[in-house]
Amino acid sequence: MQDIQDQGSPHEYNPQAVESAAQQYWNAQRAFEVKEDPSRPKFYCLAMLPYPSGALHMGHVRNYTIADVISRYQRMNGKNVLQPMGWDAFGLPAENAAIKNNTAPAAWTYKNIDHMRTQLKSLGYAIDWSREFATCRPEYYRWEQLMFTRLMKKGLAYRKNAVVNWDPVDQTVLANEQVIDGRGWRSGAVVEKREIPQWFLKITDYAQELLDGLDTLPGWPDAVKTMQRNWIGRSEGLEIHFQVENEAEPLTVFTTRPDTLMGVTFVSIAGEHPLALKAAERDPKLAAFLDELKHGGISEAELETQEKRGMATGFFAIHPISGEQVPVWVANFVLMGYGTGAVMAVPGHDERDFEFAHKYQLPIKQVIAVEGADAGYDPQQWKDWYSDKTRADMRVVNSGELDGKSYREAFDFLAGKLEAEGNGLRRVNWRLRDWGVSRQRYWGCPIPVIYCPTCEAVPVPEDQLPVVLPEDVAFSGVQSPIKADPAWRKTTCPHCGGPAERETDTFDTFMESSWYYARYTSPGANGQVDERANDWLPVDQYIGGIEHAILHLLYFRFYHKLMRDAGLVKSDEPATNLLCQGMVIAETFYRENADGSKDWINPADVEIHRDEKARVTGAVLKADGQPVQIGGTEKMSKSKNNGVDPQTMVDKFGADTVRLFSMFAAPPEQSLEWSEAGVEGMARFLRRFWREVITHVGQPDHPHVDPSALDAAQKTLRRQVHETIQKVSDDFGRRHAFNTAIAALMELLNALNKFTDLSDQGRAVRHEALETMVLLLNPVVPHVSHALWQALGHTRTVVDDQPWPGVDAGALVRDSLTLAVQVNGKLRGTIEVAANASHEQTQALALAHPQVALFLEGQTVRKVIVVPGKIVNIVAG
RNA sequence: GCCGGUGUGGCGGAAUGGUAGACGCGGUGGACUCAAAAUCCACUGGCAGCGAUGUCGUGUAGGUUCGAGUCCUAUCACCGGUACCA
Repeated sequence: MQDIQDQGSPHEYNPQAVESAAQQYWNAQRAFEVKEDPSRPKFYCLAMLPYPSGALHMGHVRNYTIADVISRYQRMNGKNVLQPMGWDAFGLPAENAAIKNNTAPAAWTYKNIDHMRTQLKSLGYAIDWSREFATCRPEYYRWEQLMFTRLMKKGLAYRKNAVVNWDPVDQTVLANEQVIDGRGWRSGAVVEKREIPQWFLKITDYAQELLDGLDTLPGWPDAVKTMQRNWIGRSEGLEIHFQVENEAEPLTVFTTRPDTLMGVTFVSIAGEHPLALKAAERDPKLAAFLDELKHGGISEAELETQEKRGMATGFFAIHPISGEQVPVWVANFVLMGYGTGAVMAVPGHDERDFEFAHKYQLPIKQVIAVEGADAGYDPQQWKDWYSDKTRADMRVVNSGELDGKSYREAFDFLAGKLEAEGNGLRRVNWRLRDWGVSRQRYWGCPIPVIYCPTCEAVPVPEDQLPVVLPEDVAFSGVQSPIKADPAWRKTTCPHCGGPAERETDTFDTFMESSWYYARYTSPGANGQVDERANDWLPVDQYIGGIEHAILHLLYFRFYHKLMRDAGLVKSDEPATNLLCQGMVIAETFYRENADGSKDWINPADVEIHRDEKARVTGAVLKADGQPVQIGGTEKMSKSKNNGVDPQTMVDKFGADTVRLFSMFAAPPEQSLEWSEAGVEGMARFLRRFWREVITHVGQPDHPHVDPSALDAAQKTLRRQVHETIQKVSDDFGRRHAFNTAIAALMELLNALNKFTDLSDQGRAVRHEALETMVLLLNPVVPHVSHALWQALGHTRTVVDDQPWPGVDAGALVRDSLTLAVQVNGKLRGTIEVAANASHEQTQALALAHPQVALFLEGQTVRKVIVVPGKIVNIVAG
């Protein structure tokens, strides 16, 4: 026993020994440090950088394992692969942890990074660690400060008032996450909306390009592109001016459905609309109502689900066509930030307007109908007709000269008429709003602006950058240390030299994560990036959670275009392929206390009981043997105590087993349910594989495979080997269906296990099969492959230069095929046909099948459909 | 509310319009063992049948097709996002 152990190929698989040996070898070789190489195609594989929250969680393991499998696969296919890693180190959780633990956010963050780096390294990822950085370091953020000051000069960064959640008790701005049911999470006070000046980036200037660019990204999931399209929300419509009685200023609305203009029975405006404020001055009840609208948070989900409420302003708008007076109402569902903050209400055809009109007894008019239909008073029917404006038989009715027109005709007619009269304008409106980048927090990148009483907002001059955030601070959470520190705040105006103050807000952390991918390409560059960026960009494969489908991935695309327009990069889009992974979930368990609260119990501490049919009958706590309740399967979280610690799993089973399970248990885009029994299954597979190789290398030497000398069983096994190469290559390279690739490799091991042929050619075929398996498994379980490749007699290692195996087309040839035979679409049997059989021969064989003949008895065969290689369907009756 | 996604055995999942349930877990029976662990073998969607086999079956209700888990329409449930969580 001992002698074999010393050669590095023990009879039994020992993950700890195998993994530390492989990792030591890779480190010593600096195997994953890369540089630009014009002689080989590059492949930039990037997983979204982690937030250093404290410890690695399973979501990270999944994310980085997917990236590593793709990286190692591409590397074996001859690509020069860059796979970097860094830390998205600014953010709110560091502030919360600092308050709780009485530390500085910086110290907490750095400690977490050190811990998580060690954890990541134990998983054996093929990462170029020499490029690592943390975004909270001035060497990093100074470049985004520089970019921002240049954007200010270009007019792409500007300051305006915007609404935030204000906690009136804690006297602080709250993130949406910190508002629970309209109340501050700590104080419990009802949150208020408050306007403060903030910095914005003009992403709307790029709206059209961001929209059009989606069509140049075939490698992005359709779901993400659709969500981004809808988020950007381009709509063509008309701005229509309504004169207001006794007012000089007209009220302007934006509508995409001018064809329904004659159905307008009132106009709704936002509570912040100037006309609403003016009305409130003379109407205390309205003022009180507007005040009430200020309660609650600013999140769209909260605003859009609240009860529809409104109040008349006392103003009347004059309908631009009919000249009739329609009342102006304040409505809580109209957003000041979208369009003009005013909408024409058409309750006959719009769900929300209908609900509102019904509640406040405002008139409802039908102006859309389908030709030939007369619904009488049926708003439900009216709304259905309205919903599809391209419907061919839809016509405008009850609208004077618009009557009989289609949507398009009515739109063009009114646009022409209103434009001529000066009462309207064709306009493209965007749902997308400019990116607010100011945060009233300490732990972020300082916004490089100086406020001077005479020169106003001045960008910090380039030679004075970076504006460094002090890290060694006392942090109570009540006030930002940089706001509280007059010495930090006070400075002189770069223009006039007079006394001035620094901006104390910091950037949204999406700012750092919008360009980190570019910085990885240019370590040490004296600029945001250098010319190396164009050698590596765009990213060939980007991988991250679907929760980033809109915000991060849109800012990421936007920032790339900003860098392009600053001459820093040449491409239009930052990433050509995108893979969005699902969440990692786990079963939850709890015990209910007398007061109805729940104590959540970690799955690791629970034992499941089953009946003889394997159905779950209950669960008990291992410690006391007493029952616990089974909750749902949910995203791993601290609050439900259903998190499984990756480190514990790696220590217990080894990194390869954890990696293998993460890739096998579900396709990457779907949620993955953690199961320790499933992990044990993966360990079992690796042990069986290990034994199969070790047993084989104990056999005498074998000749080369001679395809012409193989018997039927040898041919069958060899065919399976090459079919597996084909499938795994496609699954890894194109489909990213890692789970089915692994299943195919398990099938191959099962076949190998049954293949007991010890003849010369038998051993030769087995050797080819085992070498193939080691290489095909390498991207997923690189440590095991590293060890077994050597065990199979190689002096060089897989990571050195070993290419991905190729398919021998000759090995794939089949003499005969199995076809399913259906009668009227129902399976009645299978037939074995020669691979070159004609339609007629196949049909004759199918009809001759006894079971098929039985079902055809007394019936006439009407049609026979033969799908070559697949199926025969006999239509009879 | 709005936008996007998902729904298949006891469980995770497979099936790229063509034999539903590959592969894995769990379970049942057996071998090995003093015993256990590990390992190996057989079986394992429901119902009927000794069996061959039949029949039902992919959230629900319809539709298209020779053929639908897959495409279409409607509907329900759950998940993600909703601009200050990252």
